[in-house]
Amino acid sequence: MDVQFSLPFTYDFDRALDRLSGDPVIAVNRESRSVRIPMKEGNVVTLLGKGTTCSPSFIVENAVDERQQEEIKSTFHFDRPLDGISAHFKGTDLEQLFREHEGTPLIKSFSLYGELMKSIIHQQLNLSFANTLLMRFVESYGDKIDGVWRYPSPERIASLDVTELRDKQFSTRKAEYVIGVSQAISEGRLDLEKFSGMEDAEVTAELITYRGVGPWTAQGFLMFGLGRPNLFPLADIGLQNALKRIWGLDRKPTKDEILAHFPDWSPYLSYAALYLWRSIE
DNA sequence: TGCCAGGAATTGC
DNA sequence: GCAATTCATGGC
Repeated sequence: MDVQFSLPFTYDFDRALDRLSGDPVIAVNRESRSVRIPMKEGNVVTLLGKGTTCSPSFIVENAVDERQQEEIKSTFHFDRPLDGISAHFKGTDLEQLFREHEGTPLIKSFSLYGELMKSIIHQQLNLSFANTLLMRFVESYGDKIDGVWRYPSPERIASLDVTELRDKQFSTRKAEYVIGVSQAISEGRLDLEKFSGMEDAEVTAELITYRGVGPWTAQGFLMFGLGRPNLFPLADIGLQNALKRIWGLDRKPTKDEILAHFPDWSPYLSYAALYLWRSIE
């Protein structure tokens, strides 16, 4: 079933696609302004952008039911306006940043497990190499259905030996992290789905008990996996560099210098982080 | 070539 | 408890 709808607020779909294009796993087509989304139920939904930033409209193709359509709307931030968030930053030091990236949504990843694996794989690696490793991970153990890659099952990764991932240029530690977390999920000790009903702090507290998952990874999971609006990974080198540039410093800002701005930016820290990342990409 | 990268675990005091 | 160190590998 296909459905067409429009949004009553500013939404820049081209910028959304821009960011999605940075993820090698996601099937973005810039020419047709579309993205193909592998759904948990096995089908692939196509989302097409039709309108303009000021008058955005979309077509959702091939959703199996209304619930899937609603999930797409939630995933792509169609269910809540961006204007109020942008307005919140008027008068702050990030006002100009929010003007430059007006209408850029915080899009949730299509798979909670995939987001966690991606986050671990990206730890402490330059984006270029991290994306190479990520794509190698997906192409080796995931499935390509209707031309769209989907992340492997936790069970598949849980069964791997460290040496297999080492052969694909994972470090020993990174291989241990990825396999260990996958084992926890496949054995039922770790349930990612239940986190959607929990507070940020509770989710973080539980996630960081797993080896290889620290604060940065937990915060990324909350932000991009669950779409939570108020996280800012202090440990992130990219954010530190972005703030260094915006604030005109000759060094990276300290943790306390960043923390001092949290009262101004809350409760939308995630959007500040997202736009700061965009500013250096 | 050496430092760095959208960190985390481990060690040392 | 907190900081310094180690881990690993490609990118630039």
